[in-house]
Amino acid sequence: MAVAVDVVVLTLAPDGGDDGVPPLTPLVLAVRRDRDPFAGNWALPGGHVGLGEGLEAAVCRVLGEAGGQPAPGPRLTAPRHLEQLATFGAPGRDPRGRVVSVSYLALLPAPPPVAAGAAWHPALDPPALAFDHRDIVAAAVARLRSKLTYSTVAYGLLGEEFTLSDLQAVYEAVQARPLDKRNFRRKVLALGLLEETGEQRRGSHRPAQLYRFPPGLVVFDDVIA
Amino acid sequence: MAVAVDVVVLTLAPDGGDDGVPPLTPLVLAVRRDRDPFAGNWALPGGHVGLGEGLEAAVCRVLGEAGGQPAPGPRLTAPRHLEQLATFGAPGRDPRGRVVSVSYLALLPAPPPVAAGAAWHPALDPPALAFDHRDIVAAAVARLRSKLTYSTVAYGLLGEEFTLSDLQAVYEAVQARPLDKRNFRRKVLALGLLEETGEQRRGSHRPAQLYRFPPGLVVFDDVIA
DNA sequence: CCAAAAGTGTTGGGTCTACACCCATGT
DNA sequence: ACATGGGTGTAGACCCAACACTTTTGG
Repeated sequence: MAVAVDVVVLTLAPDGGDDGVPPLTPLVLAVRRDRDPFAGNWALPGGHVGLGEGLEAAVCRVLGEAGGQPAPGPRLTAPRHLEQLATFGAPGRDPRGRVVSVSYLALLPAPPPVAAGAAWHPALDPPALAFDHRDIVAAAVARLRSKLTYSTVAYGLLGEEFTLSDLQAVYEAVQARPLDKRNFRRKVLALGLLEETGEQRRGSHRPAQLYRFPPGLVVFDDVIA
Repeated sequence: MAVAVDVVVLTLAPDGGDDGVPPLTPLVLAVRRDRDPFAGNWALPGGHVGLGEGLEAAVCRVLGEAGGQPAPGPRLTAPRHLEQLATFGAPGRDPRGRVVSVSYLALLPAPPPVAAGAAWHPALDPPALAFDHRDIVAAAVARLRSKLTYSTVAYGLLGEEFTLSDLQAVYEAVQARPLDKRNFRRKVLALGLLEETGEQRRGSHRPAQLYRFPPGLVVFDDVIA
């Protein structure tokens, strides 16, 4: 029986959106299948797990295969957050034979370049996907949404340093609803999880205080093994 | 590569505790291993998944193997709640070779009789368990605790009909802390998820109104497939 | 009449939401 | 000067925790 991993890589469209998508749209990475079944269709990056290979090691390998030319910015192979989602193992989910797929959620602060045949798609309204991958994406988005409210996963969608407006934008993008600025700030600062860097970000407006999650801060993780 | 399922079956010790454990202690089912590795040790009920067998089907089969003589009351093979927990797949977690194990949480309203070699143990302070099964039990208890607060999983630990005191006792047992009766009642009734049966339970005290979860009510389920 | 569990309200403190204006900078 | 995003306080509604006594039944 084959064991595979499938990875839902989520990120947010950058401000300087060269693509057709508006800034801060949640994006999911998909690769074009070059083999049957579903040849020509989009699918989540994934692959079989090697005999001596750990599940997360397989995820990293798969991410490496989907990555593009090295570039400044976030690397696909080093997601800022990685967690196990669920395992899909219905007989018949892969027409070739029995494959049990362990799915993972990976978060990046911005979409890095990807390999030929891979592309970013709107995660909330993805194109048709092979196998049961549409369900897996839906599970990933649901998980991200719910974890935003009780954990620090947002960390995975931000760079090391960020302004409170950046953080709020992440929440608004994932939850797809506007939030009140004053209430948002009061609440997140009251949690006491953020640390001022002392630096400011400047632009053609009043400078903004930069914050970071203190080093060593761990997202509430479900069990991964 | 082998795929297995391991099941954390949780229930609560009955009032007429013939065992040494106090009533309403959370219990977990374990079976004694008769083969190496870990021969003689306690382990979670589990087993390999057949080639054409669905994951949940494998869980049911495993539960059947751990069940005892048919008796009135809950049947191990028909848990009131079943959900996927997480997948444990570190190379080396089974000394015999690579086994990826999909773990499940099953809930029962009371401990049914179990097969020879199987027994109920305190779930919050379990005995030594084979493989990484102690971690799996810990994950199950954590999941149950957190889901109690935002879902109707408690359903899985109750019979069809129950009093508000029964329900409160389940919460107190799982969370291991006392709750205020008036606040508890107000809150659960305000949710509007309970339905009066119209019947009452009688004892040597004032009769208590019986409630049920309306048929068709579904626990908020994570993805299972 | 006694024991046992069922049932029932109020109050104070904290938390959430809704809401509008001034500030610091770059151009 | 003006445009842009950064930053700030308050008032009402709501929610939560703490708290003790009366009721109904069986024995």
